[in-house]
Amino acid sequence: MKTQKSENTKQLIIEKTSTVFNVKGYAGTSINDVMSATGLSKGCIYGNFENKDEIALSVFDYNFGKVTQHMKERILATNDSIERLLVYPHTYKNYFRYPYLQAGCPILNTATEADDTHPSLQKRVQKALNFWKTSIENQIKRGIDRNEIKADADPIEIAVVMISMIEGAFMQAKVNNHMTELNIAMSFLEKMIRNLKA
Amino acid sequence: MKTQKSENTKQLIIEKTSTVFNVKGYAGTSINDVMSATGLSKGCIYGNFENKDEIALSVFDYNFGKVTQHMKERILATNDSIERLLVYPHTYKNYFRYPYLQAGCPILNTATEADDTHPSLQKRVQKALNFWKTSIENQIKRGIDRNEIKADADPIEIAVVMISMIEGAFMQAKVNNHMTELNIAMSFLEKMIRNLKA
DNA sequence: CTATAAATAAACCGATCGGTCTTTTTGTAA
DNA sequence: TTACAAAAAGACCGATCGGTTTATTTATAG
Repeated sequence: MKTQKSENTKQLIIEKTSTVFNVKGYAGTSINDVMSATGLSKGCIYGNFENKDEIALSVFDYNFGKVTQHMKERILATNDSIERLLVYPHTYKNYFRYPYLQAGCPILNTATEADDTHPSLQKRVQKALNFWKTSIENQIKRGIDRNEIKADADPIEIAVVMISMIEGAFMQAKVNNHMTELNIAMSFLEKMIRNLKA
Repeated sequence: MKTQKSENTKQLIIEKTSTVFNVKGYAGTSINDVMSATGLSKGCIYGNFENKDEIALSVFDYNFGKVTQHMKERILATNDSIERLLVYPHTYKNYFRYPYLQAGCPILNTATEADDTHPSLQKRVQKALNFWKTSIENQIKRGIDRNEIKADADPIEIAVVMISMIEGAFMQAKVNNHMTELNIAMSFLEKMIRNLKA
């Protein structure tokens, strides 16, 4: 007679530890950290998750989902393709407003830690990155079809450049504890995007 | 009667562990890892370094120094300002050729790990990043003075965009284990740089 | 209210963590 | 060759690691 309680607890563990994992990283977050973040005992945590890996994986999905959801909402609120693309620099320019971005971009944080050491986490990041890239590409293709974006725009190139600029600039913002470089890079990206107008 | 031997050992520890720290990260590298990478005993390691922190700091300096030295050599081998700027995308396009970049860019790797958890390491990364940014700015200013670069080029903006693109694209290359995105981003950067020509 | 199983708590485990201390080896000046 | 100090080795330390096991609490079906 499985109750719903376990599922609630699982979700609580994910939500309460989502920040910790993003701040301390996978290797840097201990089960003790999970215990104190949730207020739960070790027995309870291992009753709801197989091991630390499973928590980390779930937390990554949760953090990435939060960002994705936010972008989706903002993008759907606009109609013009150029405006849609501008959602990305706008959001990252104000990243400190969004709690799930304050500790850093989950993709960037997880990518640099997992790339050589944690295969399952690495696969998640690959998928997330690919999802992001594809959705930018599709937005550009859609813009071309609707004659809102120049026909000769290269969707793949633009997607790659956007993601690179965002992640690279975000890294600088985090490590310097100021927004100067992020703002410069995002303003540049905005100019670039506006230049795509048909 | 302090001999030179200790200084040699210190250097040996730094060199032999430089890759390990870059791959596993600061938190992920243990003293045991240092022991097996060097073949030295724990007593020897702690005889040459105060603690793990001091090793990590030295290793970061070493890794960053390697990259800097490489860039310096390449840059001095060219004369035209545009060619000088192109050294960066050229190098990162072929990063797999350089052992000290194979495990990832030391700045990127260290930045994402240290930003919230390791203040002394964070300061090193800040300094390194600032050094890099300033030297790009200076190259651009020099190019403007020599009429090789458009007078209206914005040194700060270009430096920030270059660094962002490189680091963001590098992250993707590492996590995907392929060069596709890095090549696209670096080709775009090359176009951008050539566009600066006076 | 009672029986039962799920959910949580907490004691416990071996392994490993960073770091210290003592012993042994090595290099060198006299 | 001897004396001595520097360097390296390795046993050892308490704390913490991820994870298991057992005991207790809680919720629910009958």
